[in-house]
Amino acid sequence: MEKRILHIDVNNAFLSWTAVDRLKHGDKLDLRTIPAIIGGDESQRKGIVVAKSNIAKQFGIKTGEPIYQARKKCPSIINVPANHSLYKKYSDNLYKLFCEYTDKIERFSIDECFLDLTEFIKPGEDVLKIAIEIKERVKKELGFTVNIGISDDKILAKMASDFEKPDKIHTLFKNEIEYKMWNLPISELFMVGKKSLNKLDKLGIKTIGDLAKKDERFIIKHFGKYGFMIWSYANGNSNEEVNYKESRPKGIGNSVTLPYDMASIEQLTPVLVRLSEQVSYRLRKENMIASVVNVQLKNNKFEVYSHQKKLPHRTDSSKEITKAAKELLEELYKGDKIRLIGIRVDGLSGKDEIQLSLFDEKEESKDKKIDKTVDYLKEKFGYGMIKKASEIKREDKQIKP
DNA sequence: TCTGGGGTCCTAGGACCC
DNA sequence: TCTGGGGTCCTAGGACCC
Repeated sequence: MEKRILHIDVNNAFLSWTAVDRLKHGDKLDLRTIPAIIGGDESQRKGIVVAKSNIAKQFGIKTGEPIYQARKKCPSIINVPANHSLYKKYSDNLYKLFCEYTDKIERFSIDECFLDLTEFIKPGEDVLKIAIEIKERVKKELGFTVNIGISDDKILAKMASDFEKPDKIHTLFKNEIEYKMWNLPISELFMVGKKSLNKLDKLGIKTIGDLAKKDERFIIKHFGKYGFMIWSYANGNSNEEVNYKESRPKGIGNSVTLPYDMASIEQLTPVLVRLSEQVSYRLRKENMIASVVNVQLKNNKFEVYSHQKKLPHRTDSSKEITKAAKELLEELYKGDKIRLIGIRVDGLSGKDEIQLSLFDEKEESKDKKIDKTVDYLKEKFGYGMIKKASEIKREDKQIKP
C-alpha cells in the first residue's frame, strides 16, 4: 500500500516559541519581527547562535555561528537566552495536537515530527486537505507556524518540508523528484554534511540528481554502506518507516564548555563529579542501568579525545559511575588546556526488563538509599539544591579568573 | 568574549576464541 | 610449524542530525 507520510517542522522553533510565550505574557514586542536570536552566554564561552528570526536571517546570520560574528552582521541584534523547559512545553502541545490525527507519530526532535497517515486517510480523502487543516490549527491554536512536507517516502517528506519557508506545505512524491529535488545542490540532501560534500564534489557530483543517476556500485565503492543510503535517498527510495513506537535512549550524556580553560585533574574533577551525578540522576529517572561509561575532553586546540570502559556490572549508582569517570579522567588527561569536559553512559538497558544477577542484587545497599534521597530532594527543591562541599569550592574558585 | 550540547550510527583495529 | 579465517567483544574516533 502506498504510504502517506507528513514531516512537520516548526519554523525557527526556539525563537518562535519564545516570541509566542512573551506575547502571551503581555509583551508588546514580537521577537519574530525584529533581528533576534536565541544564543548562549558569551561570558561563559557558550556564545553561538542556536536559533534566529527571519529578519536576522536576512542579515546573513547563520545557526551555529559565534554571536560576535552575528553582531558584526547586525549590531542591533537581540540575543535571548535559551529556555529548554519552555521548548519542551510547546513541543508537547504540538504533539498533542498531532495525536488527534494519528497515533503513528515519530518525534524526530524537539521541533520535528513524522506522521504516518497511511491507515488514517478515509477513501476519497485528500492528504493535502489534512495537512492544511493541521497547519492552520497550529497557527490559530498555538500561535506559531510550521512547514509540512508530504510524500510516499519518509525521507522525501523530510526533504519537502525544507523547501520554501515559512508557513508552507510542499509535496514531494516519488514521481516528482526529478523536477523538484534533482536540481538541488547535493549539500541539501539529508545526511550529506561537510565531509561528504567535499568528497562528492571531487567525484563531480554537484546535484542530488547527479548522485541519483550514478551507478549504485560506484557510490558503494567510494562510500560504503553510507553511500548506498544517500544514493537511495537521492532516488526517493529510503524505505524507512515512521518509527512511532516509544523508544528508550541508547545513551545519556552531559558535557560542559568550561568558563575558562582548566589544566589540572584537581580543577577538572569537581566538574566531572557534578556531570556524573547529573547523568546518573537522568539514568535513574529513565529507570535504566548502564554498562559503559565514557569521558570526553576537548582542549583549547579543539582536539577531542575520549576513553570508555565497560563496568564490572550494570549500574545506575552515582557513586559507581562517578568512580569510573574519575578513573577514566586519570588515564585520559595528558596535561593540556581543557575547554570542554563530558561524560556519557552507554549500553543502557531497562531496569524492569532485565534479570538482575545475584551480584547486582547485592548492590541494593547504602548507596542506593543515598541516591534515592538525593533524587527526592532534587525533585522537591530543584536541581541546584543538592551540592557537595567540593562543588561549592569550585564555584568560589570561578570568581577569581 | 571565536567556535554549544544532546544524540545516533558506523568503521576500523586489536584481542580472543574456535 | 612457510602461519587460515570467521565470529564476537571491546575501544577510539568520526560523521551527521537538530
